[in-house]
Amino acid sequence: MSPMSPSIKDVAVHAGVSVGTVSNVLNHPERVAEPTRAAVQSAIAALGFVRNSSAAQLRAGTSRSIGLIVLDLANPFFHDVARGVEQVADELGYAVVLCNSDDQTSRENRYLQVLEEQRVRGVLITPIEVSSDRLDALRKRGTPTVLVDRHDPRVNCCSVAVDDVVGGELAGAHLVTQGHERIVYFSGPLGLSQCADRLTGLRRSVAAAGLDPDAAIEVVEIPVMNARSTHDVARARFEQGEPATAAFCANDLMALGVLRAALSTGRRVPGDLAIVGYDDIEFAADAAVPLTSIRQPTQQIGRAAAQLLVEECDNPDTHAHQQVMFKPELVTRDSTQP
Amino acid sequence: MSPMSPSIKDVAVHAGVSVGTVSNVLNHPERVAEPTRAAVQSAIAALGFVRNSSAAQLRAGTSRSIGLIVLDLANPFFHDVARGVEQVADELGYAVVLCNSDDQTSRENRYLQVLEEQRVRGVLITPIEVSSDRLDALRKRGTPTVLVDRHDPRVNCCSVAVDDVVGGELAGAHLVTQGHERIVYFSGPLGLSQCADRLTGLRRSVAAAGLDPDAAIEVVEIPVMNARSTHDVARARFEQGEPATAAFCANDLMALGVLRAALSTGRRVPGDLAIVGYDDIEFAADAAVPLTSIRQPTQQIGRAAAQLLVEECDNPDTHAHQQVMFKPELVTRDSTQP
DNA sequence: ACTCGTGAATGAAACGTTTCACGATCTCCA
DNA sequence: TGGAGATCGTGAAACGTTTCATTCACGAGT
Repeated sequence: MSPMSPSIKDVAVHAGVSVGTVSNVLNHPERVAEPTRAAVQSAIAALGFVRNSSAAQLRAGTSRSIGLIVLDLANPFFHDVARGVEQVADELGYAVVLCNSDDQTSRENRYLQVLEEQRVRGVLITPIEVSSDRLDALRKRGTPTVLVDRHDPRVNCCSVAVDDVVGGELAGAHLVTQGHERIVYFSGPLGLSQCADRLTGLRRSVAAAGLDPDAAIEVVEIPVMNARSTHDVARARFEQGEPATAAFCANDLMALGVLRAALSTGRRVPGDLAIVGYDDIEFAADAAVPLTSIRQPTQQIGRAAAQLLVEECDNPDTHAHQQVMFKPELVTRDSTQP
Repeated sequence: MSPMSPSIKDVAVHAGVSVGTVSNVLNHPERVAEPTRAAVQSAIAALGFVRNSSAAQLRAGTSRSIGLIVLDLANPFFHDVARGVEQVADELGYAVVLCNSDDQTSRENRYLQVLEEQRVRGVLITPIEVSSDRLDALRKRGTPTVLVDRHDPRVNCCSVAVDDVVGGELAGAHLVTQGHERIVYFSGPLGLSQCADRLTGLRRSVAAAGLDPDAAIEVVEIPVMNARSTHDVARARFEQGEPATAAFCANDLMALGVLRAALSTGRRVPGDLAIVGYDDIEFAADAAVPLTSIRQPTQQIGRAAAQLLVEECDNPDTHAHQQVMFKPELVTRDSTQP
């Protein structure tokens, strides 16, 4: 049924040349004379030859592909990051292997294993835990690694992130300015520096306004940062009566969950509850109440990360690790209109 | 810097066994005696050995991975399909290579090329054009192919889709029941059988209600099926004055675009314009006006497609192509409340 | 004591490329 | 006429596995 696909050798016989020549046509066309090249090309077409990349890579010893492991492809934020990565990789002649860890360590580990076995040149990752033995091991084996939307406290690799303290401050200052004195922060796991940093920023701006952060801010930690989980937690709170007049959410999916919970428990937004999200995904503008959000330069994060990685792959010796940090930006919409 | 990673041979030397034994430890542990196995394992750990999958695959001649090419990862619909595919592939021991063609033929072709070079066992694809030379060539070379969310009129491969005529009918019947007599259909390219079929269903239900489809339905064809393009087209129409009282959209992203355009030109939804979307993505329920939509069993589509593909991969000789067709379902929300 | 069987490990061949040192052939000019 | 370059092509080695026929060791059965 599937007749073993033709090899370079079959092409060589068919074209009446040696295998080396066929290989040259494939990889260094300028080294072979026009008529020969044409003969080989037509043999390739006639036989329907397709290069076996396993063999090529085995012999060459190195591939031109990089791995990208994101936390949650369902979140448009990561989708945009991936797009940025692909753009740059494309320009620089690298292929991207896209992996979705879905916030599960087992999946993350499996993908890391696969990428190592494939001998990718480097890995871009938004890891579940910043410092993992597996990542260290990977780096030790000489595979360049760049953290995406994360930061390594022990600066031993490149990273690209956004200043989350500033993000938290922007959100907090905005809410405080509107007179809110009780703010609930729907956070992801506080073990994530992102979530912790946003809280730091939030507290800072609250304090700057002369309020006591401990009294003004309540933190609700939600393990899975998606709409459904957040909706469920928020709804339970709202049914008991919510003391806060404003909610700050660690991402827009969570904000959508909070919004749905608020509306379905009869609250008006922003009248009864103002909401600020994070990421400014495309859907934020189309939500039931268009969401105020903290915008991150999403595609740029991906682009910068890919550039750093490729730089390190191409100059492993002279490379010095860098920590790129972008600034977030406040986008106001109805969900916080006074 | 990157010290050539250790091979199976290094492990063999370190453990004092032959390479064949190391390979057996890796692939058929039951064939090797306990003490030897332990020795090899510790050598592997000591050296940080990672199998080179290129070499393995080259020798073995076949991989256990399948390719999945989707049209638009930014659309949650495809994301859910991918999730279904991954679930099944996982269960059956296959790895999935996820590719996003982004509706560009050049990208689709590039990915097909890569997948062929990697000698994947099979390909799941939502192609840009159902009948393409490339796909035919792929199949001719013996690579099983399954169409996802598409249908092959010349039944020469498996496919999984949803009955789009019924979907169109559901939408049309719902709108007609509510008294609408002028419906604008924001369609994707009518070359897509999906878009054409939905129109067929829409016309059928309108006709069934005693109206003249040609008079009642206006078709607006939009080349790129996303929110932004649709918004722009819809807005231009609305600013001229929209004769229709109801809009049916070929997917929810488009519906969100129409919704935004309607609201921003001062229309009330559903008062001035009722809207029906398609796919029932998660965001549809959270939209400015929660969207009535046609739900498709998204994950199931992915699951079914993966099952068909694996079945064909495992039994290429006895396999008979199948066309699986699911039924869609109407979900009513505020955007069409009378 | 001899063979037989069994379980365990070996070692070489093969997979399809790329690479590279080496020929072969031609061109040009002293 | 001869030799130096160019220009093209060749063929074998090597990449790191898996596979499989073979060897080895050892105890059981006669």
